[in-house]
Amino acid sequence: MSNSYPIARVVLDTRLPQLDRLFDYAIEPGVEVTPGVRVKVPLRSNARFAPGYVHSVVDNSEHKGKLAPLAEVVSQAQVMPERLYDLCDEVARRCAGSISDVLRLAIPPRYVRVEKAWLSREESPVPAGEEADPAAALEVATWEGYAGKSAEDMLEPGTRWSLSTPYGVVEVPQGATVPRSTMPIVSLAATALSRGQSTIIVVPDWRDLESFQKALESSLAPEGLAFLHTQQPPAQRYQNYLRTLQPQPVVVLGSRHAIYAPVSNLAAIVVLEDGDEAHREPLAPYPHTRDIATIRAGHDNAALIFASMTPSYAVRRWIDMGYVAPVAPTSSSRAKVVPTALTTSHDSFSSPARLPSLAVLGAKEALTRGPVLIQVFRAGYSSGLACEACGERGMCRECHGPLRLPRQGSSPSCAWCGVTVSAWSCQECRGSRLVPRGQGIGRTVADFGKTFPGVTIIRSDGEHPVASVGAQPALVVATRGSEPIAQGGYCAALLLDGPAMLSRESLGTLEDTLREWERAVALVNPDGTVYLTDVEGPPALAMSAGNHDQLVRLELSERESIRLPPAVRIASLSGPASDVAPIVAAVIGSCAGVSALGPVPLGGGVVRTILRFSYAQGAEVARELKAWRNKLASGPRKTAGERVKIVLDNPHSLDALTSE
DNA sequence: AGCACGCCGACT
DNA sequence: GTCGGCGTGCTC
Repeated sequence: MSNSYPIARVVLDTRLPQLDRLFDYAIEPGVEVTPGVRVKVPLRSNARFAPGYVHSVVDNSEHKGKLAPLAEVVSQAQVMPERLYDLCDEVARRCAGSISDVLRLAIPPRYVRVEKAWLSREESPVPAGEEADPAAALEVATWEGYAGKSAEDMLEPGTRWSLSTPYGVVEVPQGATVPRSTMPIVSLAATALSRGQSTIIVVPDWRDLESFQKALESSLAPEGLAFLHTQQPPAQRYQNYLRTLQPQPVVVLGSRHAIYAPVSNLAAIVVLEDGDEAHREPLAPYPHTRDIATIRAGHDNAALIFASMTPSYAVRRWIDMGYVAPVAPTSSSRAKVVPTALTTSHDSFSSPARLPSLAVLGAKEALTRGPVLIQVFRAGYSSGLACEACGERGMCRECHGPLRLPRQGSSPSCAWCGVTVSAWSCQECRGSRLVPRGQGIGRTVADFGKTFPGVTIIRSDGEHPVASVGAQPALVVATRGSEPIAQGGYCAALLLDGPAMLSRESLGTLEDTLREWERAVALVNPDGTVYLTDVEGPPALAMSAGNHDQLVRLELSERESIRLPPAVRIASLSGPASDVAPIVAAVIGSCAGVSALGPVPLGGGVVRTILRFSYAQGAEVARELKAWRNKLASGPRKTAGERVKIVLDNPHSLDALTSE
C-alpha cells in the first residue's frame, strides 16, 4: 500500500527543549503511517534514533533541505490523536514547558502485549454485556436537589460550576460505605453516559479513588468505566488508556494524569477538591489539574465542575469574578461544629492528651454508640519566627513574606524577597524581639489510651493508612488526610492541633486547614458533633457557622492588595545567579508591570527569584520564559546540568527556602 | 544529549 | 606543514 502523502510531521519524545517543535520526515514507499502513531526517527546522525509521535501526514514540507526517512513505525496504534496534541501544546505553553514533557505525562509507556491485544480487538468477539445499556440501574446515585439545577443543566456544554458536595456518608449496594460527596458526581457521570457521552473525574488521592471506584461500580456497568492512576501496574494503565481512545462513551476516574484521557465525546470534567496539593504535577512542566481542566473544557466545549466541600481560593476568586457559578445542595445536613477553647491551664506540652473537658465528655458519650475520629497534625513542620511578646508571625515589611534566620545570631531576612531586617518591630504589639516558633507536639496513641481507658484505638497515618473502619465503638486517631471512612459515619470527631496547622509557614495554610477540617466533618454523621479544639477567632467562627465565604474573601482581598497568588500569577526561577539575573531583567524590561521578589540565595551560588504578573500578561511572560530556557539549553555547556528551573503558578514557591 | 564544524598549540 | 583541543551550534 503506497502513500499519497509522503511526509510525516513528527513531535519528538525528548527532554531537550531545543527540539520542542515539529520535524518533517520522508515516508518511504510501502510504509503505512497514520497521525498519532509512535515512530522512531534519525536525529542528526543515522546511528541514533529518537522516539516520537506522528502529528500529521502532509504532502509538502517547509523544510529547506533533504528530508531523512522515518526509521521505524513502532505500531499502528494511534495513541496521540490530534486533540491530545492540541491540549498538551496549550498546557506546555501555559507552563513555559515543552510539549514532549506534557505528552510524557499524558501517554503512558507502551506495553506491547496489551497493545497487540487491543489492536486486534475487532477480531475478538464482543463481550455479551457490551451492547447492554452502559448506564444501567441507578438506585443510589440519584441527583439530589441542587438549588434548582438539574443534572442536565450542569452538563450544558461550556458551563463552569463550583459544586459544594454534601456531607456525611452513604452505604452503596455492595455494602461499602462511601462519602456522600461521591453521589452527585456519580449521578452526573451516569446522566452523561446515558446520553452517550463521556466524563472525566480527577481526584487527588487514593482514598478518593477507592470511594469513587466503589460508588461508580455500584451504579454503572464495568464496560462504561476506566480507571487511570499513577499507582496502577503499567499493563493495566496502558490498557485503560487505550480504552479511552475508543469511541464508546466512558467514565474515566483517576488521579492527575486522567485529565489527559483522550476520550472523544466529553460531556464534563469533574475536579474533586482542586485545592489539594496532590493536583499539582511534581514533574516538569509542573501543570496543575485545575489549569489543564480549564484548557481542556474549552477545547472540548465540555462542562467544567470543581467539586469540593468548600471552594479553593482559586475557585472562590472565579466565583467572585462570575467565571464559575456556585451550586450547593438545597438541604445540607452538616455535623454541628463546636469550637472548644482549652479550659485547663496546666502545662499543655507535657500533658499526655491536651484536650478540653467538653470535647473529652462528648467523645466519651459518642464512644458508647460508635467510632470517634481524632484528627491530628503530622509532626514536623517548617517553623518560622514569631513576636516574643504576642506570638504574631514575623513578616517582611516590604512584601509580607516570612522572616527567617539564615544563621544563628544573624539578622532575620525575608524568605521571599531577601531583604534583611535590622530593627524589627511587631506591627501588632510593638514588640521588638523575634523568637523561633515551637514545633508540633508528637502525640502518641498511648496518650489517648490514658484519657480514654479501655477503648479500642485504631491508628491511620500516611505510612500505614487505614481505608475504612466498622461501626463499632473505637477511637480512630488519624493524621490529616488519612482519615478512614467509618461505616455509618463517625459519631463524633475531635480536631486537634489546630494552632499548629494554622501556624504552618505557607501561603496555603488557611486554605489547606479549612479543607482538611471540612473533609473530616464530612465523615461525621449529620447528627454528630465535631469539637474544634483550641482554635479561636475567624477560623473558629467560620467552622461553627459552616460558611467560609467571608473569611476566604477577606484573605483574597488582602492578596489582591499585596500582589500574591491567586490574585496574581507567579513564576519561580531558580538556578545560578548568572543565568537567573539576565532572564529576570529581560522579562521585567519587556513586560511592563512585572515585578520581582528576590533574588534569594539558596546556597552554592544558586538563587531564586519570583516574578509576579497579571493574568492578562501570563501568555506573554510564559512565552518569553520559554524562549530564554531554550536559549540557555543550547548555550555554553559549562553551566549545563544546573540550568534554570522555571515553575509557574505554584504558590508553594513562596513557602520555604529549600523547596524547589 | 550527541555529533558536527571550526579555528589555535605541539608534533611525526 | 598537519593532528587535534573542545567551544559553539544544529538536529527534518
